[in-house]
Amino acid sequence: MTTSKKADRQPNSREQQRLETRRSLAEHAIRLFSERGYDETTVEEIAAAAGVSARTFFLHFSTKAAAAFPDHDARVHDFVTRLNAGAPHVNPLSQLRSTLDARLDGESPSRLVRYRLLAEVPELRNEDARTDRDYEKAIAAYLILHWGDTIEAEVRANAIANALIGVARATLSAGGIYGIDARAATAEILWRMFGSPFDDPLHSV
Amino acid sequence: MTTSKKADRQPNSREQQRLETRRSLAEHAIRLFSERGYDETTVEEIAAAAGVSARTFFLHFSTKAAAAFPDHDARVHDFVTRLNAGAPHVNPLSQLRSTLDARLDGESPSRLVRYRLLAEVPELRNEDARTDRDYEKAIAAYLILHWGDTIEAEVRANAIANALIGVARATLSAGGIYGIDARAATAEILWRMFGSPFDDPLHSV
DNA sequence: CATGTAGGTACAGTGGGTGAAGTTAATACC
DNA sequence: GGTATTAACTTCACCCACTGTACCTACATG
Repeated sequence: MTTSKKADRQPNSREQQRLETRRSLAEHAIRLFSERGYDETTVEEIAAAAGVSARTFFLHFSTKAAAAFPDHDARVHDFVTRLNAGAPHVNPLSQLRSTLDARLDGESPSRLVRYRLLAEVPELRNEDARTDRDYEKAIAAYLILHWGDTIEAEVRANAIANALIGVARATLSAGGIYGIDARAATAEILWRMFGSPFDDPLHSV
Repeated sequence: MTTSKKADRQPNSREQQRLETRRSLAEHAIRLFSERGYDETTVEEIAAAAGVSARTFFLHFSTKAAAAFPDHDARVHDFVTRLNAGAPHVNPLSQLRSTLDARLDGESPSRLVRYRLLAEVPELRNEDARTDRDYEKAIAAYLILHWGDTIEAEVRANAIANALIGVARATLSAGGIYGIDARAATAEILWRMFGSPFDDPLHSV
């Protein structure tokens, strides 16, 4: 077992080997979570399926739940990048809207399977609230950057960020369960909430 | 240690003794979390401080984090009761609004300390997303009850519930950190979002 | 080819959480 | 009042997520 997966000796760089191990761990983790349930799957089993030791699992993912979202960090980073790539003087909420729309448009069917898993396994939903909170922090930071770092702006930015992510989570989850178009549902619900009254939130109080 | 806290033999009913143990566990848990931090406090220490065994802790709270919110279940139940106590034909969103307003009005300063702890200890925030999800479920169920059990209503109800709780969480957390009036901030942000466009959400699409 | 180092392993430990069997004392019932 | 029941708690043994540490080994690179 120790050398089985290293037998396919290619001119792979070490980094590629590492990525392959990580990919394999995530793949088997998601498969096992789906097949037998989250609680019924141990990290030991995931690691064994991927042909590595249990300790190695935690060199790639900080928690058992994190293996279900292997590209989370990259996606958050990508989201932040797009958020800040807007034209300099565009309304921050408009920029936020178009970035979120683009993100929801790009959701592949294969990812919807992930959201279905998320919706159906409460352990995963509970344990990986961290996932959402990263987006909330990113959105709040973006808004504060544009609105100024006052207490009032901070409260408002956090409130909006939490509400946005809450709606997105609910509709993506529904997308996973019912196969409905998450983008359309989210867009409709979301932007009716965050319409005109919030275009200039700090001066219309 | 085994009989120390049973020495004060009163004509207490067993139930009162049980409640006293629970209260003591929660009190020491919150104190220890505040004093030395969440991760630096073990369940064993909490139990020892309350004069009971570690196993007993889990007869009262299902997780370590749950001890920080000892009255959570009662509060959710109370919330649901008030929600459904409205006049029969009142607009569900109006009822929701007044119930939430009342809840936020009733937040005592001592509870704000709790929210401060919540805001400052990410482990607690992450680990007890369950707290929020109970409210989300309650609100969504209430809206579905009034709107009908269609997929569309369900998606919409969940989205609104998540957004509401997101805003409430953000502002309560700000209330804990900055001591600002959570009710005022939440009310202002929240009800501008959920204003007129949502008064008749199922027929104005 | 020598050497540093990245990726992995083995091992031992901590701590949250559970199941099961036993103890004690309050209570219910006669 | 005496006996049976049972609720609250304890002890013990266990599982599993997660961590620290020391070690190994093969790739990389000068």
